[in-house]
Amino acid sequence: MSAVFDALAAPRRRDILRRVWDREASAGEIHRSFPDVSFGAISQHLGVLEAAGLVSRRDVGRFHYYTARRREMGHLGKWLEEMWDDALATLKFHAESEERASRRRKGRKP
Amino acid sequence: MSAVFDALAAPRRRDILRRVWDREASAGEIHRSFPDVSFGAISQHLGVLEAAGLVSRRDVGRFHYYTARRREMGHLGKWLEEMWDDALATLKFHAESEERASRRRKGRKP
DNA sequence: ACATTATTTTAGTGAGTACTAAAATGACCT
DNA sequence: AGGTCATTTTAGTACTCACTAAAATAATGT
Repeated sequence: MSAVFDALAAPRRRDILRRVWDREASAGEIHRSFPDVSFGAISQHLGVLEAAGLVSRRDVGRFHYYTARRREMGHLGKWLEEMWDDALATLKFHAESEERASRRRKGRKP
Repeated sequence: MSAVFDALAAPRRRDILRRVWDREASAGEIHRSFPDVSFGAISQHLGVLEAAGLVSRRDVGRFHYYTARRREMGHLGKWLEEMWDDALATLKFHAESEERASRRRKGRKP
């Protein structure tokens, strides 16, 4: 019940959840997306996410493919998407205003 | 940004948030709802919730009234309500089935 | 059977945090 | 000013948990 909150509490797990949001990926592929953390840690995080019901697993041979269970998340999923979109928009805004500032710097007369 | 997740990570803070979900309450009143925890802890939790933007504060004299900022929570608010309703439904179900079991126990012949 | 690849599990460590008790702040009253 | 009431803040402690490194499990290939 509160396993979902616990699962979402760790930033790294939210990053992983986002990584498998619209395409499934094997544990190894996911690990390659986070080169700064060990494979073991990724596997543990995936276990927590799965136990919380936030991702599902599909085994093919020795590969374990994970994907977000968006359907069953309902409002939670919407909220996460909202946050991620907002974060992107914020980044975009900062990048653009930085670009504008850069153009101003280049364009000014000395 | 992830302050919201951090705030929601602690079960006690979720309980407090729920306590001020549809009626505001002073820090003292809230504390009285959780007799097993110190006043200081409650105050700290309220600070975290407020910093995360999940509750707002209205000061009247020496009283600080807190209330959930449901409007600005959007999907997050919906999800929380969903969870709480589900939890209630589950409790209700268990209570009822326990009552049924109790009736069965009373009704059986020895 | 053995080696290789993909993943999980275990044991141990360091950092973050929920908590308590006590001190500090702030508002009201006489 | 001094005194109480409501709340916040501080200092210290115990516990949880994200992480690493290494060992264990599992599936495939030779």
